[in-house]
Amino acid sequence: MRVENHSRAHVTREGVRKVAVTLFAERGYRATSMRDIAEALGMRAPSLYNHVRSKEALLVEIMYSAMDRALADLHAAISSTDDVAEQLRHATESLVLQFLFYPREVAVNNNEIRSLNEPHRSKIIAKRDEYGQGFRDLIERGCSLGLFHVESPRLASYAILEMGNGAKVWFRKGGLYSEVEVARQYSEFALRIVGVTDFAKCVQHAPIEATGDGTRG
Amino acid sequence: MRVENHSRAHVTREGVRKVAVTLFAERGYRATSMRDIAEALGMRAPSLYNHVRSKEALLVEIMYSAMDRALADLHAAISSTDDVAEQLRHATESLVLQFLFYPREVAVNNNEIRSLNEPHRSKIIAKRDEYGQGFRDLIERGCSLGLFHVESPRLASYAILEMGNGAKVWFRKGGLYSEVEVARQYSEFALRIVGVTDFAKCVQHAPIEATGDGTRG
DNA sequence: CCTACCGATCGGTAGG
DNA sequence: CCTACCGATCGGTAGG
Repeated sequence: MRVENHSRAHVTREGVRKVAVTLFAERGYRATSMRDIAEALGMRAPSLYNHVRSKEALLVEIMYSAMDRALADLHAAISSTDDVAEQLRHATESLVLQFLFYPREVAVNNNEIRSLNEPHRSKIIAKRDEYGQGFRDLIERGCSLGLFHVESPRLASYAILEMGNGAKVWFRKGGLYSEVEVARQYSEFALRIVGVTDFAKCVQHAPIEATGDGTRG
Repeated sequence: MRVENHSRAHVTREGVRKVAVTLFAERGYRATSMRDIAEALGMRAPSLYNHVRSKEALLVEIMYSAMDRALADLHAAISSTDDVAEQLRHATESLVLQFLFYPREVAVNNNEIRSLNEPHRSKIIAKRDEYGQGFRDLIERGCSLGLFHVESPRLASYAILEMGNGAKVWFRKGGLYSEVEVARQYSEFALRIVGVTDFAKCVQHAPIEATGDGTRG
């Protein structure tokens, strides 16, 4: 990464973080040196320490803020309705949109937990577990209401959580589908995984074109 | 990682690779030094070079062999039947079992592609793309036969591919489900994602206990 | 299989 | 914001 246009006064704590998350995501935390970050900002490595305390502090800040945003968005999605199927739909859309709108932050959070030292490592893991538990609770409630049908809600929750990563790998800005459309399709997959299908379509069991929109709930 | 029992004569090329894949998976390639690998084998770093050419050669060997095994297993799974739904089921089981039986090899393949130099990097990416294309071809065929119902086969294939990673994150040896049982449940998820559902169950639309086995095809 | 050692690079500090 | 520099660690080699 190279930032072309920067005058010295414009380098801020947030600017350093932005460059850092990009390089951490592209090359990995260990493979990114403070000199790399400085170079991308057009300065020398020691100058970075006017903005950040340490390399690890940069990583910690990136991971906490991304995780807290994901959790807040998830809780907002679940609170938006009382229908458990709609809650799962909104939760999955929120999940996928984290991947699509903040791919670098999510990549760092997924790959660099092992680069953290305690106590941050445990705290980030706790937040990640809380995120997953939100999905598991939804699925268990849907099952107990007789609306969802899965053998193991826990297993289904992990399937849905990891499925979101596929969206990131696949997504290309300006491609066939927008972020919101991809999120919608993945939320349809999530509902299918827990056994919620379009009843009418299931009964008639008619072929539907792969390129059509007949799969929408 | 520490290997407790090793006499010098027992250290082989394969022994070095086995230790390396474990440490690469646990800590990452960059965070693992040749001294770490040597220590786990009870020797000094320079002695490793009697068994391997370089650190990167170790990584390359690990990634090629894991990728080739996954591809061979996938093709065997697809060749085992002519029914496209059964092909997808077997392919997904094969995918999940890679994660469950070779979690370290899969982790290294997923995380360390960026640690490779050319031309190996491009070759591994080509193999990974071939693997994904196998799933996409299956789904496209199922759709054109009117058996599968998805808006975008490509998007569905990525959802299924990434879903497999959830199995690895979740799976604990000796837990509630065996590897084969987890693979079976994930293959059921894959069929649901592409719109293949148990017709009778869908019609009656009856609640089914989450802990039951009513979701089996 | 070992010790001794190479040049390169790392995160970070001193001092201005 | 910079230059100069620190001790630590890296992959790998020499030589036995």
